[in-house]
Amino acid sequence: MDETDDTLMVKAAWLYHVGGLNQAETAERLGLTRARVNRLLADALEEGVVSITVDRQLAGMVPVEEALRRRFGLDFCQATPALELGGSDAPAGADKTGLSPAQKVAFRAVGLLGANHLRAHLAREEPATVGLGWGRTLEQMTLHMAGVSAPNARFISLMGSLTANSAFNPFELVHTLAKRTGGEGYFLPVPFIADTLEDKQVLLSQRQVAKALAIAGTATLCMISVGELEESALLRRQGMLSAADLDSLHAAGAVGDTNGIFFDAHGRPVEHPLNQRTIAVPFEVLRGLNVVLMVASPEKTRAAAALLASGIVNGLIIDGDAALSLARQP
Amino acid sequence: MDETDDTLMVKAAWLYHVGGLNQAETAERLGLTRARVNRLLADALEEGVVSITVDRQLAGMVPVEEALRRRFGLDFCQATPALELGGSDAPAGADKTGLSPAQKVAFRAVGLLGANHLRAHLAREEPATVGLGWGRTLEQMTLHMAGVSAPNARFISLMGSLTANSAFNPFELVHTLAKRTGGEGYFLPVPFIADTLEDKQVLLSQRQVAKALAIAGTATLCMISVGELEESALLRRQGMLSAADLDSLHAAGAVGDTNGIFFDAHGRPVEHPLNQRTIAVPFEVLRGLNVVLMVASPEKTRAAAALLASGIVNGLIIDGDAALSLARQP
DNA sequence: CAAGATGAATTACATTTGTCAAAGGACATG
DNA sequence: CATGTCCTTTGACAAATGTAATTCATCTTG
Repeated sequence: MDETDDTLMVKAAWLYHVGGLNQAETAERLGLTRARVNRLLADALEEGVVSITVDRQLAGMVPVEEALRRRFGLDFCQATPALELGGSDAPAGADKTGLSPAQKVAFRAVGLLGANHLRAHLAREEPATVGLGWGRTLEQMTLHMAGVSAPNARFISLMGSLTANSAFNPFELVHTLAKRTGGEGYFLPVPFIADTLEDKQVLLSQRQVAKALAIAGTATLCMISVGELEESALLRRQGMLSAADLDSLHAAGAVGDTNGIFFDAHGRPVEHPLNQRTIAVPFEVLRGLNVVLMVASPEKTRAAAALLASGIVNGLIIDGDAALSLARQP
Repeated sequence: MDETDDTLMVKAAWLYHVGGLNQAETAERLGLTRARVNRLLADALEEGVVSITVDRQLAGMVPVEEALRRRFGLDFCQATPALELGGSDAPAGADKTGLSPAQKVAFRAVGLLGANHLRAHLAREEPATVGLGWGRTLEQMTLHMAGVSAPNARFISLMGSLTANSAFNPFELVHTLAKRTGGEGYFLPVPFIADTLEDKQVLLSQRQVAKALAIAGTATLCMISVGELEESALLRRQGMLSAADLDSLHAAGAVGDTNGIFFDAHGRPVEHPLNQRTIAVPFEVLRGLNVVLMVASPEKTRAAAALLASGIVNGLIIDGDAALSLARQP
């Protein structure tokens, strides 16, 4: 029956999108209810049977992309179209997720480009092993990965787990991707920050953990994001960091984090107790891997610039406004 | 200003399709009227800035395509999803164009696949020289070629002109394609059927005609369609054939035509005065070229089968129902 | 066999979208 | 400077779409 369902979906999508019929006509043609056709069409879009592509070439971002690519020695740089919101007249209202409408669009857009990149990688590299960070950008990426089959792919978290069980924690992320693509998911079954250095040693010595870290070291692609280190940072919001932690990290020169590793303005991990207790794939390992950074909001420009300066990043997928802001920096 | 306009279009399309905003929100965000956004979005789709793709893999036509491909020794065969209309309950009403709604969809769908094929060819082959037949299917193809740039491509008609100046005559077709892609258009500036054999010789000896025919002989791709030989045939409707012509062609064993050349059930040109006076690139030349046949309606199964049997066709793009009907034939 | 659960059809409604006519500039042309 | 053309805005409306509530039929399960 799954076969029939898919076929029906394609037929409806075909009549509607290609044939130019409306939903009522499509329904009549297929002997279905209009409501059902409506649902079929929504599902078709959802599952990737129907896909909508916007030509990025015409968005005028190519020069900016090229500038960033050269400046940071990247293999590639993709920017979403800039919307030049000026920042003043845009509705700044933040809802319960703490995101303004503008930010929401940015997350979706960068997530989509990231998904396209990942999809292409999965198609090219067989079998692929993909290391993953965490965050809202990465989560958005998973939402656009429907309908992609990669049974031999392996997805592995590059860091330990958060306690808060939100939809974008490392566990959920890896799990979702594995499920959607039919691949295998691995994650580090340990907290993201150990309580003490001794605890960290114990946790790292676990067979499962060692195995996962070994796999992460062979990743054919790593997709990570970056966090800025402010009160509004997700880590702070999720309660992973206290206000005191934040202050002491600032004092140590930290400007941002990736995978829970805090780094300074030059992208070097800072000397700090938290950093030493963090359980994640270290920078030295990432440096040898194919790392793609996703940046979805202009607020993260400083942290992104710092991470890019570290030299561990090979590819950049970035929101258009953030790209402009980054390109304007000295 | 063209630059700005395109950019605006991309921004609107991006916010709407990727960002998930509705037209009102998009308009507000860009400081435009909703009506303008509506137009921008329509234009974006029209011009190919935004494109909608339906995954044909899931339509269940692969086995049929493969069967046809093998049977007729083709390089490739693409079928649109079959809609299995049974033929009874489908609204058979024909409007002023003489097309049922079902046929309209078929034309659009095959036109789209043809356009995709042509687009891919233009991108791959540089410079491309494309020979073209005529008809509603080919016309539909041109409608889907917006936003494709191929300044070095040459489009050439494989046959003389029809007198009736409809949108799908050879002249219009070549002209439209050349204009849309920025390429060059050539056509045979002579009637499609000469009045006498002597006239034909005179017409063929014209320098322009000889030049055009020479170019046609070097085509990197030919896209043609097929006509069945009935009262309802387009040639008959356009007044190019009289009822008497039709009868005598039938008597000579003709079952269909392509580019105005009438052929029998084995795809061999028939011995007939009309065939001798037709001005078109002959089968012997087509046989050496890369010929793709587009078939957009189940009514044309017999003629299509005959033409495919001739061996001059290398690739087939066909309506799903026609494909099924063709595959069922002995 | 009865009861519940599932999924689709039907209906109704709110929102979104497409389109048109009228009115208001901007701009080129005479 | 007047005039006409072209494009945009505005407001309004009709059509299409998304969605929820309800009913109905079918299938599962006890």
